[in-house]
Amino acid sequence: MTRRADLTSARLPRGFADRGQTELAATRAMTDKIRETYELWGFEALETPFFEYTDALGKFLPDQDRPNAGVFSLKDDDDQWMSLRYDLTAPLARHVAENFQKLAKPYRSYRFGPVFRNEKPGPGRFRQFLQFDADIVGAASVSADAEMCMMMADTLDALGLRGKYVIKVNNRKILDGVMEAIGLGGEENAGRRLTVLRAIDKLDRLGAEGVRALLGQGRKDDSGDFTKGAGLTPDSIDTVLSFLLVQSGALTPLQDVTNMAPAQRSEGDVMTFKTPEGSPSYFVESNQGIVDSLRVLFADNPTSREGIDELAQIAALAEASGYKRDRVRLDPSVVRGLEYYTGPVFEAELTFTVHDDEGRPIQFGSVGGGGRYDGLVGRFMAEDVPATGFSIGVSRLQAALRALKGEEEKATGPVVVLVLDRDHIGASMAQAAKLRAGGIAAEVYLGSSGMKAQMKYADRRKSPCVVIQGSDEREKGEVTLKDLVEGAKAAAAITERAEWTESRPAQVTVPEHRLVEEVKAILARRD
RNA sequence: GCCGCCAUAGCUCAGUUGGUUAGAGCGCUAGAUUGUGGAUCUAGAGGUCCCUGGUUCGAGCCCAGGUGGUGGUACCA
Repeated sequence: MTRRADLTSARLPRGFADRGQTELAATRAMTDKIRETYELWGFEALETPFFEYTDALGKFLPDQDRPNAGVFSLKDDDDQWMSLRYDLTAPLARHVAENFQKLAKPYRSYRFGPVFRNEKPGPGRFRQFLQFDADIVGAASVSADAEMCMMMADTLDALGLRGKYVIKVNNRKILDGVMEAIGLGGEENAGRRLTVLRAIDKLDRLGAEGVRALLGQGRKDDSGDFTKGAGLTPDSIDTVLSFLLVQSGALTPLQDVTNMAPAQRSEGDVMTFKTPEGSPSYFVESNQGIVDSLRVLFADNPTSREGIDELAQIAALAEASGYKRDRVRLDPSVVRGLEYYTGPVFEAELTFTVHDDEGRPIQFGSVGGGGRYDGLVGRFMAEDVPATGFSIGVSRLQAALRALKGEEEKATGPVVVLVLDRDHIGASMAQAAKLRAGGIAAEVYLGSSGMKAQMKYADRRKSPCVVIQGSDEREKGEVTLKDLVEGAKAAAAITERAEWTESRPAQVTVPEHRLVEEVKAILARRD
């Protein structure tokens, strides 16, 4: 024995988790359904390694001071930086560029696996987690984007979430145009545009007034921390907010907005556009209505107009295929992937609320998203390669499903063959072998404890049934089978010890040659 | 990264103004029960009171730093 002081502490690195039988089974059930859906849509499998050269991953170039900021990186023995992948899109771009000649384009592929992020873990947030992506590379048309949205909807339907999610769709070009219109165009304003996008991304959490503060001077949060704002003028803020609020119903009716020129507004006026109590808000209730109002508000700018047209096409294609607004919904407040998306962006949001152990509501929110990234493959090749795709956060979605459906029943364990007489363990092993030959999961008890402990063991293994053969049975060429599930039910009613020991509920003694079929009969009661 | 809160048995938690061998419930192991999961009763095992240093005659308790967790915030491909 190692001296106590010298023991190594058995501990998992922060932000990583072991996953047991129950969780793995749930993951498998989920990923089977996702894979099935993707394949129905004609996507083929691809696997790439966990490691890539750091420069291939894109954003995080090797930085001498902080090579591990955000990603896990290490130097190969030839001094090249390698990193653990932080998503599945960058490796796909690399694969496509590297094998461009061989692939049939448009290339429809999917991939599944763990990705790694070196950042602060939180509840439900790990440094290793699972993603399941699908992408179409080499199709520039918005019909590809529309397909991605519809397939995402199909996938969530297949997982039993129909009516409990919505795929929100937006187009980055509209916002780009809006920002051009308020004087944030051009390379020199890239930083401020990013600040605006970040502010917009917080609409859910902070509400319109929080976003207004972040678009203006800045905002002080509850912990006293100050976040510097984008420094927009009140007019510009109104313009941006009016864009975001198109979908929320806050801007109805349409005429009220269009009757007031932007120059007439003063700070705070956006909120005064709210619908008066009970007045109609017909146009936000449909995707077409959102397109219409976007056209009225923002079509002056050519970039915005292009984005609106694309958005309209996606909505029309989805609609024509039977995906109504309850599944695929236009929503100008979705930004996502601040840096690299170039056109349509989408986000799968769960719309239900569950409560945690302490009864507090949890909003799961986004469980996946994606969009068009026409620039990503182009980093590796002279020619531009259009691409669109999305990613499902499997770990997060699984947590949501668990919260929704409750803990999955632990899968049934094997039949346990008890060993009452260690000298005859060979007979026990032969019985287990027969069961396996009959297609029944079975194991021989290999510990050193007595019968009572063996029963307890079988119970914990969630064994459906135990095989008992002591000297009594052996002499008669018999085995006793105990149905543990029925037995537990019978036991619940018993309070007297004597009754407990004598009734021996839910067990039968049968000739040994009938072992397999009798066990099958017990198992059949489960199904 | 920044701000706050927390850390005692496998789990959930008590622990007095700083005072001798640190407790409970649940769980675990075993026995009562000659061959049966549950219930009941009995016994047992299980602790670096997160770590390091400081104050004190004396620290689970007070102080400082660290680590871990947690809540908010920032970042998020």
